[in-house]
Amino acid sequence: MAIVTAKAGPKLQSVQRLPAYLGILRGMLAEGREFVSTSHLAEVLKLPAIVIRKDLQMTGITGTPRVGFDLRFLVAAIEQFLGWNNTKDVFLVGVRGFGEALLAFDGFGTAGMDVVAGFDRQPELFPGGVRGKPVFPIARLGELARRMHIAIAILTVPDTDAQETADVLVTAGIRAIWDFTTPRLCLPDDVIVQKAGLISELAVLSKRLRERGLTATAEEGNSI
Amino acid sequence: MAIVTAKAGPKLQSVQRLPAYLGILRGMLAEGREFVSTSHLAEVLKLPAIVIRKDLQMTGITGTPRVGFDLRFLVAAIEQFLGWNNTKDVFLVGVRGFGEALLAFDGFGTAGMDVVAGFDRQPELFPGGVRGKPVFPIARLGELARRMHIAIAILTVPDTDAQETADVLVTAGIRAIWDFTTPRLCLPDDVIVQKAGLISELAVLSKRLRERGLTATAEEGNSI
DNA sequence: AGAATATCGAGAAATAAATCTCGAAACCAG
DNA sequence: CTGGTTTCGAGATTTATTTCTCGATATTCT
Repeated sequence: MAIVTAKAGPKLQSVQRLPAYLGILRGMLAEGREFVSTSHLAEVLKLPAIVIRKDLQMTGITGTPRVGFDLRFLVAAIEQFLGWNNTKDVFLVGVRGFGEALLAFDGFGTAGMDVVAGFDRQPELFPGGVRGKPVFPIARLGELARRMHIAIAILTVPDTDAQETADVLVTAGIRAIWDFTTPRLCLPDDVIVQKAGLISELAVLSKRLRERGLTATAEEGNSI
Repeated sequence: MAIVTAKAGPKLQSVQRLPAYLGILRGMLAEGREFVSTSHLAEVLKLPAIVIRKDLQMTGITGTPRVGFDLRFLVAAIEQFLGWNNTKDVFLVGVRGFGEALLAFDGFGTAGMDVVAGFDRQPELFPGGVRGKPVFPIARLGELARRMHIAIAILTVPDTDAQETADVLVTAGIRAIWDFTTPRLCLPDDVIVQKAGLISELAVLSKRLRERGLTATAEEGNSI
């Protein structure tokens, strides 16, 4: 049985580092700076310069020796590479718990993403919306997605509803899902599913803690 | 200049997959199942069986041919490997916005983590606490961390306060930080800093979208 | 009891990623 | 105008990770 393992594009880690570069570079641009060298970036980011240079090569931009990169071009190149140059409206499905957390998150703007509406099984529980965003019943998702030309959804429903809701999203025309549920979704190959790694990150953190012997278990007598 | 690149332990990806296994396995255990084979897990998880077998080898557990793994031992082995077998109390610093929502997130329990208190620059804004958790001034963090034997903190303050707050955490005795801010923190080597990768994941998602030509930009006339 | 089959475990091969090395190009100083 | 210095860019090397192959072992069926 040949299970396709969702080939993880080229240089996953490099792509993941780009947003950090972008943040710094945007700041420099705002300060009126015009050029930046990878060696300078390396100091600010505390990363080896060679890593940064290789990462930037990926975006196709080219610098000039002894001068560095033109900041404006560099920022534009990264933004275009990531597709963060034009804003994408997205839906968020499941507004309780972690979904609400994401509605409150204001960091999507820098990534060219705007959460425009929430959806829930019981929208009547949120008559005034959540965090300033309107909440609709999931039944209306297809209609609204078509009308608003929305192709991306953030999935934050309980694990038990994950597959069922994902199916609804796909029939509603959603082409990419940022999935915060734990089960692995079964969807057509042409739908992009990006698993959120919050719990995975916790696993790495826990493991590193254990490796250093910092068990730090909750002990007796630790009442506030 | 030799910048240490925070060596990412052995088999990062394997560690990241373990929580998914654990979720499934716990469910099977609850259903009364006693044994499970990697081939069966592979079907459920839609992953190649060889991947799962190698990942499990990491935990040190051993299965028996033709039978599979003893579910109870397997779950226990993964939990111990990740350090999720005993609950760790943690603090959350910065209770507005995303921090507030994380306080409401109930998914930490499965990872052996319990957020017991919040801290904020202006705790007086939250007299009754937030989401059932008390909120203290950051000045009291050291005292409480000592008394409650707490070594882990979740950092969800605004980016501008990130470094300063992190320094406070370290002097307060915190040894591990799950960092949701964007700047790169400068801390002693013996403090574990785990960057939350929300934005990095968005980068990967955006990149995959762009590769498939799904620009899906916000177009005119998409009012709700 | 003996053959067939499913499954594990360990080492080897293949693949991908990170890092190093060196030649070339641009600025600066004299 | 020439030599020194900084920085880029491309290929090569090293390292890490994933995937494959094969022998061993326990169950099941005849």
